[in-house]
Amino acid sequence: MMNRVVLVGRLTKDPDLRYTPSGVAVASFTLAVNRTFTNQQGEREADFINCVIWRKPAENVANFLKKGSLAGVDGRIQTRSYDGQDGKRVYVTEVLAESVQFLEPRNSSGNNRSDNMNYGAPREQDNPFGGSNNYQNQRPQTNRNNQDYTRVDEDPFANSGQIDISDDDLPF
Amino acid sequence: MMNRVVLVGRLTKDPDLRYTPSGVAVASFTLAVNRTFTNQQGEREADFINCVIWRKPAENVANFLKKGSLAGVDGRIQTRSYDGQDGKRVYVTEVLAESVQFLEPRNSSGNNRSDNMNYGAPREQDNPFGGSNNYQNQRPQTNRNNQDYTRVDEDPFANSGQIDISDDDLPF
Amino acid sequence: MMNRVVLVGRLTKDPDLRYTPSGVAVASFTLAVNRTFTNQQGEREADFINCVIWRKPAENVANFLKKGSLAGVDGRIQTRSYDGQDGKRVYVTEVLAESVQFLEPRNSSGNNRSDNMNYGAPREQDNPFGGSNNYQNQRPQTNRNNQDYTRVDEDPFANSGQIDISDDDLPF
Amino acid sequence: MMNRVVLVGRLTKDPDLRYTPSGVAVASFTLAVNRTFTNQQGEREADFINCVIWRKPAENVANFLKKGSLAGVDGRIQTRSYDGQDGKRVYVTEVLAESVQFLEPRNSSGNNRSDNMNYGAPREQDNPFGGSNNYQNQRPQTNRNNQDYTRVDEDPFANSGQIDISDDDLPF
DNA sequence: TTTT
DNA sequence: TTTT
Repeated sequence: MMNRVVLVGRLTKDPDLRYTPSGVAVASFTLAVNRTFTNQQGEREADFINCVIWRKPAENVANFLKKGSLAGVDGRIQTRSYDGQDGKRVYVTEVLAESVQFLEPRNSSGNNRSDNMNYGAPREQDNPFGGSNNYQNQRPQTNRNNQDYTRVDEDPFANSGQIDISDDDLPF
Repeated sequence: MMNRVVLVGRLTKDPDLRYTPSGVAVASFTLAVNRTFTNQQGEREADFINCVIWRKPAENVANFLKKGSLAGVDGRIQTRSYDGQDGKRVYVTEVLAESVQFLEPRNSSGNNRSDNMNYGAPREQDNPFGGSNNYQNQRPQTNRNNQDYTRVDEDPFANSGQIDISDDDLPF
Repeated sequence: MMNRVVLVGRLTKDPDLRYTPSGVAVASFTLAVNRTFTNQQGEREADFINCVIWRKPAENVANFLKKGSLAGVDGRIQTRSYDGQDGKRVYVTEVLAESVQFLEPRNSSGNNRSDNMNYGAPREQDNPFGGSNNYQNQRPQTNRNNQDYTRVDEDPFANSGQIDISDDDLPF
Repeated sequence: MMNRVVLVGRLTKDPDLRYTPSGVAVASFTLAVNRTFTNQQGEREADFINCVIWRKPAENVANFLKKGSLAGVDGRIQTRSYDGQDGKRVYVTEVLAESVQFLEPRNSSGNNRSDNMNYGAPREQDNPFGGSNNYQNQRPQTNRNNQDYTRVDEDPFANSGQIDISDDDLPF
């Protein structure tokens, strides 16, 4: 009925970009969000929050954010489950990002483009059914590290504990 | 750096109230938040989001909310980990509620008191060090179902998969 | 760069539905949001927050909410200005609702349809350019009070202090 | 009942720090929050959102933020009214910040201290009744521009259109 | 399994 | 009355 999350933190690693069998892009990344208070031992801790973003913004995230980047996320909490390798059900709570905001100053790391662009915003590209956007088998033009992105039928999310990603996981 | 969550949904069960060894109250509950869109099969799904709240508001939650209650939560996402019974580390993502809003109409279920009271708000009772409030070993005056609340040294969170709760888990 | 608002409160009046010259629906309403704390005199006060919503959700709001309805709003803060009748510029801060959640129990007032429907959600109807939706000159099928809705060239927002509304006010 | 705002944007001017007659600090500032979409003319616009923060965090804001600083605000919307100089009531909608996050990189402007400190967080200093904090007549130790801060009985908010600020305006 |  |  209402479900809203806003985060600002730093990526713990480079984002991970995958494609579903039908060619839809998904990026996943973890945000380290430092707490504003200290624990009983006087240490400042952080929450490590897993985030997922789909379609064009996923490719923007993969192209413009990297380990250590300061980013803002606006989205919602999503829970899902899948069968773990040991046979029992694994429950996941993560943030489905609807937009990701790049908060690094423009000249901070050199390989980033314009400042403060919002990666989920233009409503029509965000819309799965809108316009003429077809992400099927599409490859990003710009690619930070030139790797060949894994397609999901070639074992996506292998190292993130999720065995299989399908088009059924699409948020809308 | 920034971490904010707002949810409105219904409790999937009665809230679960525990006490730490030093007597601090903790309530946990799960909110079912219906999605506003349907999946590929045209079904409306829900996210099941685990929430935790501490101190006096925890007791209010235990006393005034029950399975099916419509409630709003304002808080933040918290991640933590503990050693599972099988020896490997379990990672948990949940919402630390800072305030819980009761959204049921006053006359809906009969045993609820005033409408729309906010359970975390009065800052001074919320403050662990503030004023003369001492929740240590305190028992709620009103008690919906008159059970004798488990103290944590008597196996708290036993059925929720967490073996041990300590005062170190206090959010501030 | 980031701008997110979540509110739950009650409508102070029936919502006000207008149409731009090109036929786009706009509803405006005020939410009374009770504060969770009391002032120096021990009184509980409220904030009265003006909200605006466009297109199909505007018509849903007009059809399903009325004075006193409990509603949730997810949106963003918008500022705008116009020339007042006394010649000087008037500055307005209001909430642009992206979705409105009806939180009244289903049987509470009789003339409401299903419970907890979300009025802004289905992304494709929300999209101004999406699909085959054309709201131009469209009239709501269901109409709570059967009035003939004012079109904006017939002096819309006359009683709300804004002299003129145009298609330029569309949020996207 | 629920009222939550999260913003990230840039200060349009240096923050304005005042004191109530009883010595409580208040800072006000405007955040320019760029929209993520463009208007009909293809221009990217911004919302200019007035924010207010009280007590110790107000002094931190005054000391560490200035025109152009990137900042995050977590708070709520507040409405209030006062009698304008022309005799008629003026209605104000603004954001009451509960915490302000400094998002500028540490070495960006030279005169800022540590990175990403949160200015409203430590709950006990935030609490008006908590601990031994007494802001009465207190002057900030660090002062960016060494001006002598106006006290409110010496015409505070004179240039912001509000004639008088009193301790009754304290949010809690 | 974590970021500055 | 607006910021990068």
